[in-house]
Amino acid sequence: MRMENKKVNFSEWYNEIIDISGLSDKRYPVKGMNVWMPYGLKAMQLIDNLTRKYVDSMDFQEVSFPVLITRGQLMVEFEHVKGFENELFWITKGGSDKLEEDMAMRPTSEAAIYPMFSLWVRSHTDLPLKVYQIVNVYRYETKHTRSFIRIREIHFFEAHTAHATYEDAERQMSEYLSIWKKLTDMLCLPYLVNQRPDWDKFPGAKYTLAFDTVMPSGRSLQIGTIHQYGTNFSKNYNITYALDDGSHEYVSQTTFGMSERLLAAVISIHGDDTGLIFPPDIAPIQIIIVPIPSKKMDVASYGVGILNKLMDMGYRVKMDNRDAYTPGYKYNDWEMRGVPMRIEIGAREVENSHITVSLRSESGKKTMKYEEFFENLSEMMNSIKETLTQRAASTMRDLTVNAAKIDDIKDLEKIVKAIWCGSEECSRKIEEQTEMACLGLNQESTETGKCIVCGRNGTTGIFARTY
RNA sequence: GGGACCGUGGGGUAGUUUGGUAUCCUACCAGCUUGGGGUGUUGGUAACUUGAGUUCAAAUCUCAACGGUCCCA
Repeated sequence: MRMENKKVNFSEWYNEIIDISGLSDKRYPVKGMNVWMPYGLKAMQLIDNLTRKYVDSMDFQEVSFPVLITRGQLMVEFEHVKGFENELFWITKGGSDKLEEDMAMRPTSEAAIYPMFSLWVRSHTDLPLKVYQIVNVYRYETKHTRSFIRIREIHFFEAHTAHATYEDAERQMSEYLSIWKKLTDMLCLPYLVNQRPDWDKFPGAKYTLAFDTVMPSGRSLQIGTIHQYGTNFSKNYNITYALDDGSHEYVSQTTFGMSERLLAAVISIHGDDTGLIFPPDIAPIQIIIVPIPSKKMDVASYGVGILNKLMDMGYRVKMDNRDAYTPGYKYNDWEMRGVPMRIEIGAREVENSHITVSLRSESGKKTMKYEEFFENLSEMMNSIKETLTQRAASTMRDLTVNAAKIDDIKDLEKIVKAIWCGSEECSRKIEEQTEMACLGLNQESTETGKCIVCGRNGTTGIFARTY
């Protein structure tokens, strides 16, 4: 099969690779609701499991809340409701009877979780309360949907915390940053941390930090967000704890959200003209063994020996025994599906106790002794990770420019760093003239200077066309 | 929020202008063959998005719905 060129036509490449590699089937007849195919679901679950591992180690507990939210529950926090009112799916009937109170499919779970938080939190000993869930949320998107990027049924990770003090909630924000770093290290993804401008923060939040990455098209993709709520929600949902003197204090709250956009970023950023490239830690199949049939040697049992040994070591490994395909076809097939390591074994390997290895992250193959392969295995896996991380970082650098004036960035398909005073007025001017959106103030730069629009003092703002 | 284009076997397509017979590639199934970078061969299965309208007759013309793709705010 022929791949579309990734750099020349990213959109077509993206649609095609998701289809032919068997990640997701978008032919399901509801707009924006796609079928997770086994290979794609496995990759997503591996990402979820990494997430679970990291949040569990920080004393989070997994919960699962109902999908429906009553109108009453939802209407409690004004800003929050307003932010989502145009993208809610409503349940209005049970059987043929109209419901007494309409119920919404959760677009996110604040309104589901916080009435329960209000019951659960009694005293400071209940705090901090740290829970998360990995569930589907629903948003009635009217714009054009895109696999894993803009969909109506979202595979969502959401963490929710409640703290006795604002300072403790701020410490939670730092903890999120360290969890985020661990996770993206595994996915080999580069990102920027940007504080969203006030007019674009999460509805109801005090402030929002977003993790933005860059797609090959030069457009940015938000792949995670953490929010400081302060007491905005606890005041409305009445989440309080008792002090020594019998009075009550509102809790401070935070959240952390991610979705299958992480998978979208992995697909897009690491993939090449041959197909997908999965980082080893989330590859549904980490090692594929391709036997080359021989009449002289017993290739099969040599292969099974290697297969079993690798499985015992804990690798996700598979031997491709499909009879109808030639080895050459299989090489191309598994490369397209992004398997990070391939082993070829034929008569030559069996005869000399060799193994021929090829890494998806680089071209060519190497033949080595059986023992040598197992000695070097984990190092080779690490080198794949290393290569992907460096390549992705370098691509992001290429797709980022520093701009000194607006004229420099018109019609540019890149992420723009520019000194910005922080005002909505100036960001509007940039947005109008460049078709870019303001992603906010970059948290990693310390540079200061004069705003490229008005000349007042400013710091580094990020602007980009977004997905 | 506004606009454009598209919908034919599982995937990609020809046919639509000028209404009447649905083309090819790929995939799939059953053989045989082959096997160190997308084997060859024989046979087979399989399609006009849905609804309404015009007509003797609709994949083709009209309208709507649903779905997809792109562009602009």
